Amino acid sequence: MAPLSIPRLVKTPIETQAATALRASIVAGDIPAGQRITEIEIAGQMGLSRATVRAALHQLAREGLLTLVPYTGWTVMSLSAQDAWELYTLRSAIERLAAQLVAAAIGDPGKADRLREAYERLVSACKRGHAGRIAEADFGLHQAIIALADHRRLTEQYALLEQQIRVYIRSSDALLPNPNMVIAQHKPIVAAILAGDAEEAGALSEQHNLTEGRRLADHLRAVERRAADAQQGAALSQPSRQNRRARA
Amino acid sequence: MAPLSIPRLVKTPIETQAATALRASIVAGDIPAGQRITEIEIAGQMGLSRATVRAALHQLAREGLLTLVPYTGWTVMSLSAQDAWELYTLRSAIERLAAQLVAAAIGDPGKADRLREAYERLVSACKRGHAGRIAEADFGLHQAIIALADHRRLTEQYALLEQQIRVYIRSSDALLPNPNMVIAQHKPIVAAILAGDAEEAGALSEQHNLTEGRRLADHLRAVERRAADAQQGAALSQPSRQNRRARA
DNA sequence: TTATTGCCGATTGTCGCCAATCGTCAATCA
DNA sequence: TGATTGACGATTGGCGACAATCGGCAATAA
Repeated sequence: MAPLSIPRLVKTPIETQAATALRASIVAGDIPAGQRITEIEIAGQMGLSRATVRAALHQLAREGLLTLVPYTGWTVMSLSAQDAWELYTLRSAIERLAAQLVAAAIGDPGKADRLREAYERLVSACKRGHAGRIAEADFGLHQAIIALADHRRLTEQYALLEQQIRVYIRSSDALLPNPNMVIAQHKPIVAAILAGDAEEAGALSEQHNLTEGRRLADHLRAVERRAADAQQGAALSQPSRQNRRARA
Repeated sequence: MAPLSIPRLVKTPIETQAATALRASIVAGDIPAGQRITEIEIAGQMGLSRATVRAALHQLAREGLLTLVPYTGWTVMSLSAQDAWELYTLRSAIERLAAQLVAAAIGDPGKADRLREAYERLVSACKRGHAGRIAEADFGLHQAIIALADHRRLTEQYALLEQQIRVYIRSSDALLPNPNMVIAQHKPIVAAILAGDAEEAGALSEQHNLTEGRRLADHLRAVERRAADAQQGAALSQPSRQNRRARA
């Protein structure tokens, strides 16, 4: 039979859809880091049974976005400086591999174009100067390199890290990007990949992530220290009390 | 109160225990790759409800050990040459990072000793010559390096990869290790880490995994080709039929 | 007054039931 | 005879109910 233009519709289980929706809420910051959530509450809001929501929550826990304390509750993960260090060192190692792979296979039809496109988007975003757009195009370029590596497990692993990094950036009010610096940092990486120089591409990519990560981790460490000092001062007068039931 | 010698017993949900048991069965090869399994069957064998088993199966699916076809069934993953390539390239990138981190922090108390211990175990296993023991000690050394990196996410990620690699090796009847070669490959890595040379340790570790991975992937590719040829010959006379209901 | 113990609400853990969907095979019709 | 369609068994998808466990509070006793 001739292939009519009937779309092949995807059959996504509700529990997967629930996981996707929750993930989006967390990554977007709608559900703040550290927030305590309950299965019943989510089930009620989404119009699903607890068991279904539960499966979705477990999935997000596996992705590192939630933590579950048995018989007690779920909590949206909140990231420490140590977490930031872990995220960026891992990301650096993975992107190094991706950059090497892409550089080695840059001859494949279309690959060079796709990479150039992503880079152009970043450049134009930087010229406009809108911080949010720049960050998004930045993520986009990195993601393009990952996708071009044609490596399923690497792609999945990277997606997990990226989610957590987004949460981290959102929750820590991270430093704004300097447009010119962003371009300067990414340009040589893209150039090395396009030139097919795997060694150089990998090294540059690794270095980029490590410096960026260190910068953010230092920032967060400073924030943590300030918070700890403030807490210490208030600790004697104000008894600590668990922050339960905070959502409307 | 004085800390009496009452053990702090762990409260593990049954679903986690079920996942652990199933994982062990799969990694050990008791449930062969490609095997089709059903929730009802597992639930019956373990004396649990389907919902509980289901949660465990989903966990293993997230770990990459099972695949779920909606409304149809669960299948133990079976690895292709492409999978082997993915596993070893990723492992190489992650172990490189781990080796660098450990080398940079080899001064921490106890670290050098723990590394030396793992290495000694590998050496003595090689001298005995028992293939299974050598492979186990090999995994043990790599695992020790990972653990010494003090990097939670790296450790978790590595555990996932190692599981899959074990399944792969088990299912592909991989080539036996040559005792002398095993020692020769690992000795310089350990030496570089102990010397605190992060750069060298990382490079050696990476190289070790890449060569090992290429060797195994090539082997598997050859097996695949043979299997494809054999299938082609039999395809005309023997109509393909799905292999359902195979367990006793 | 103060430390201990028992109680209670809240939340997750587990279970059995019914619905939705898949692959297969037989019944049907040109 | 051959292709299409309907029906059937098997399996996962989703749900509500009950059990286990947790944290905190109040009753109790020294």
